Amino acid sequence: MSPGNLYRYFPSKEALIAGIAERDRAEVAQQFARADLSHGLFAVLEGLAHHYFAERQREQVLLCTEVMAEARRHPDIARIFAAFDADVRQWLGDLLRAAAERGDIPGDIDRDGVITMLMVIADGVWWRRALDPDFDPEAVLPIFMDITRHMLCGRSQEPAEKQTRVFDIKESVR
Amino acid sequence: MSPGNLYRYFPSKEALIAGIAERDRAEVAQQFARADLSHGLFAVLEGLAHHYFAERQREQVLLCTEVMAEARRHPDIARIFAAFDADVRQWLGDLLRAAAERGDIPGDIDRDGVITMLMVIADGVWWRRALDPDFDPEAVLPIFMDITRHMLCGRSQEPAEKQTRVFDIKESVR
DNA sequence: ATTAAAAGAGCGAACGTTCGTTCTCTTTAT
DNA sequence: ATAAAGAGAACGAACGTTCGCTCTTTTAAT
Repeated sequence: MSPGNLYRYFPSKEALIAGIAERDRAEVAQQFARADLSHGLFAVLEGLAHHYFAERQREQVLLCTEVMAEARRHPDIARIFAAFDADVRQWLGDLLRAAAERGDIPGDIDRDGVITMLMVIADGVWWRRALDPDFDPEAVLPIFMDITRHMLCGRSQEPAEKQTRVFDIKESVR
Repeated sequence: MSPGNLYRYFPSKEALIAGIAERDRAEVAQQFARADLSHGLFAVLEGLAHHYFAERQREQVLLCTEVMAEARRHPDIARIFAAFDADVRQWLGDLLRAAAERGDIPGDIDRDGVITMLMVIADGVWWRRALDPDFDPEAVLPIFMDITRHMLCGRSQEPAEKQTRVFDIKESVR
């Protein structure tokens, strides 16, 4: 497809990117909608992680990073991105709530915090895939799942904040 | 400083970016060199995390993402970035090895895996800071430290890979 | 100490290239 | 034969880069 010919389908580059984002959003939405908790929350999370870390083609990852980079410059694209983000956050929230009802995870965890961290890790993996062709996403998957399990039902959740802060942070590095 | 005037100091935009990367690398190198393990590994890690997640100005984060985005296009810049990355990996490796000798963490953990995950998370946090002005890096710090502690001396390291893979991954999502 | 000359630093206009976009012409399918 | 789809040349804006000018600071000479 020649660059010029794209404009038969999209009025502008921005609209094209919006289209890509919209298509991706629909796909992700479907994937969340299809999520089947009958094998447990972690089966679902592992499936999602495997899909986005490993199955997605590098080409798609590059495309996504392109969009992210573009979002830095054009507020309109940033808005699309933010909306996508909010949706994923919502869907993850629903998923965790459903899993809590099933008893897969405790109901009193810091859901927002965990979701933020999951999304941070997802972003990080995508950028690493984009920048380092040798990066092996499969290799981090076990660690990712271990971390996820720990965040969601490990028992060292609450003490984390009060732990070993007996010194000034600056002290140890600066 | 006018755009044109920059060329009195750098022969090209690429060289300018290389300069920024080099300056940053030197700074990070110093910070690792200054690391004082006498308060324990986690004090050092928390200090580093706090510095890069929260103290660094947003402007710097934007600059860095700019470089990352540029690296996607120009192989020369990508090389600089990769070298930087390899250095950080090296320094983190040294740090963890030293900490293991002190007995802060076990010596038999998957150091490379943990380091990769730490860097993935750092990337993710930076991108989130860049794209979402409302993102609060301080909020994820406790979770980050909890995860880090878990990865480095939590005892659920090895079973992670063999755990609950009693079904086909696809099954639960597709 | 005062002034003249020189060097350095900064700005903004000008140039060439790249990139987003349009337009025209060709190809393909029905 | 007609209409949809694609390629690629052509235009304009934006960006990387260069250049000339001004202003400040330093150096040298009287």
